[in-house]
Amino acid sequence: MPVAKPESSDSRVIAHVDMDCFYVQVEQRKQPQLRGLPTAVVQYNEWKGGALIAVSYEARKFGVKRSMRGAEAKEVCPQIQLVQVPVARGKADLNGYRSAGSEVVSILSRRGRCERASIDEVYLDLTDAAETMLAENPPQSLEKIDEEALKSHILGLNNEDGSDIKENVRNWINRHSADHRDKLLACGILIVAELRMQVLKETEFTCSAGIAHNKMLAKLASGMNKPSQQTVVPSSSVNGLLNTLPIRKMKQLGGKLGISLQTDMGVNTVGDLLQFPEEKLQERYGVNTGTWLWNIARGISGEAVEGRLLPKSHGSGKTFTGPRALKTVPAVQHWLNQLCEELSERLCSDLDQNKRMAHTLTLHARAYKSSDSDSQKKFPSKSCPLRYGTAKIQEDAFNLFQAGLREYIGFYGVKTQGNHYSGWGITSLSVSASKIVPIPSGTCSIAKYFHGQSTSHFSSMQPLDNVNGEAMLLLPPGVHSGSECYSEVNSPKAEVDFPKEESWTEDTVPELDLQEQKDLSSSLSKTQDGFTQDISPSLLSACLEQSQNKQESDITKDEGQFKSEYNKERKGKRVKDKGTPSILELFKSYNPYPFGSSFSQELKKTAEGTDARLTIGLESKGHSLAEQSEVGKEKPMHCSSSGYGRDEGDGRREAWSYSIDEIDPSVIDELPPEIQDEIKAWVHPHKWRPNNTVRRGCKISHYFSPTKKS
DNA sequence: ACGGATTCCACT
DNA sequence: TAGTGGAAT
Repeated sequence: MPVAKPESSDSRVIAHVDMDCFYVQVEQRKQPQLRGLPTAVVQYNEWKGGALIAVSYEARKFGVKRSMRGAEAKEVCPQIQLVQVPVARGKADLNGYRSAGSEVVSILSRRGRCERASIDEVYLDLTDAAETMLAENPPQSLEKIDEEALKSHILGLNNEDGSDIKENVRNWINRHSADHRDKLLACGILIVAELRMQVLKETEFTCSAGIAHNKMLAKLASGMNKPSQQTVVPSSSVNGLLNTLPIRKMKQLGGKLGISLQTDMGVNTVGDLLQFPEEKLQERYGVNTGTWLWNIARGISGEAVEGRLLPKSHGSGKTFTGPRALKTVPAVQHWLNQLCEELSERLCSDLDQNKRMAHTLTLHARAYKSSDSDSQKKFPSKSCPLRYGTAKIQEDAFNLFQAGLREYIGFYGVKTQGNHYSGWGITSLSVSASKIVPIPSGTCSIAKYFHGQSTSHFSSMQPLDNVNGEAMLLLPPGVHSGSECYSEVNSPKAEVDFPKEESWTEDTVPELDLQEQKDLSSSLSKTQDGFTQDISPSLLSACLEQSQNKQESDITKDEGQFKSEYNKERKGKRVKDKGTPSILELFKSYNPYPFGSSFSQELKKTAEGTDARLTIGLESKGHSLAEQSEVGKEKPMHCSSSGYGRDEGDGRREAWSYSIDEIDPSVIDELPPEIQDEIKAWVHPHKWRPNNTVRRGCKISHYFSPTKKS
């Protein structure tokens, strides 16, 4: 549900950039002879010519629409060029579009904070760039203004007949009488025009953009003049724009909420909302949504542009419509294997290119039950800790499926051991990987990473007898062997029967020293289902070695991808740990350290400088922390949300930053002073939060106050 | 018999 | 937490 983010006198410069019929452009770049022709991208050609998922503007002129079948498109536009989405493993393969999207993001992120909103859309916060330009190089001082900027559409700028539109635009941009906010937008126009030209030059893709004082308005504007144009919303034109705007056109109101607004409240345009007092809206839709509605009616939206260039999850799915529904367990297993293969491959690339690992595997399915009354019943989604390696993902996903299936058919159906039709059919399957966090580098993050993510590392950190035996077993195939990350295939195909519960619980738990078990078993890794995360440090090292070999030269480049990545804090939660193993021990155990140049140097420096103090006893530290935590619940969370932070604003480089509220204060206190300072500097001083969310402000200052932990 | 395939978010 | 539901492209 939408959530209000209050703002007051919002003088940000926000742009929303939207690629024009992106998939079509990607295909046209591959096949330049298609340029300028009516073209559509279609998937699954077998049935009625497949479904259209992207339509070029030339084709739209003929009335070709998305959600048409290929055959229909041919009827209204016989010349239309239909290009199929690439297929891999029997399913649509969108990787080409994903990487094309990344090309664009890497260009658009040059001038300010950039948020990848979807595969073909980004938001930019250009406030700083605009302020700088205004101070150093204001539009008025420019003798020449980009042709592209002059083609901008400025809402509310009346073009009298006979007047030269571009001249009007030029005048608006150069206007001396403009207030500060309009001048900022004028700078935004120039910056965005330049960015769009760079995108075109470097990728051959055109895009459209909206420029305004907040995300909502920028998004609205980007869609107003397409393709390959940009639209500006000066604040003086906001009311006029929203007054007559159909309510359903607003982002978030295209669904049930919008319908309810229309039918229950008689609200047909955003302007209609103005007559309702905030309390009334809250009454009807709850405080958050109510306030949000009240705000958007006035063009107010305080949502920040998150600095996030990479997706937060990866998924691979497929639907099996009608007669193609999957009716046997082996059929499901086959497709799950395909989906998991793709997912694993993408996780591997992500690890490789972005140094991130996912921590949760989720299976979604849709099913029907012909027999029973409650054929409406939803197939439950299930998740578990994600283990790297294709075979492991396949195995886990299959187990998740069977767990879901048992619930879905509700016992008794268990008789039909697998291959027989038992009245159910799977109409869609998907696997996804989420909770993707950067692989930590630097001091406490390492320790925290291991501590939070793995039980097995404790055993492998112990006397050597454990290391070889266990850690090797835990290595996903294809990882420790270096480069064959992608070659991993096939899970055992035999097990079609419902597995006995135990098969994926107890026996996957690595053995722990008794003392360690006592210390940790309650708090680490073991989930309700008895799943165990078995990423060991050796696994981590192996993965990194492998990726480093491949990507060594790319490390610095890749770091750029991480500006501000994962600076988003986890709401109101704070990590509680039971203790932090010595970083030095980790160092000793994993040598040579597999990180790339800058990391390891930083790390070594830190380690040397803090020799004694870094040896933090598990017990004592655990205690002091336990006492400290306000909430009694001893449930350490996974260490999540750390990231490279080359902060756009201050130009800091190659630093890993934790989300503020996840930094374990006692660990920070153990660090050398200069590191402490750096971490404190990572605290982003001001960030607007929704009025409903309890903020961390006081907590943080508490954490960083001079309280002594030891 | 759902336009798919994704991704993200908020709520519980 | 894990799981559900809604929304958007």
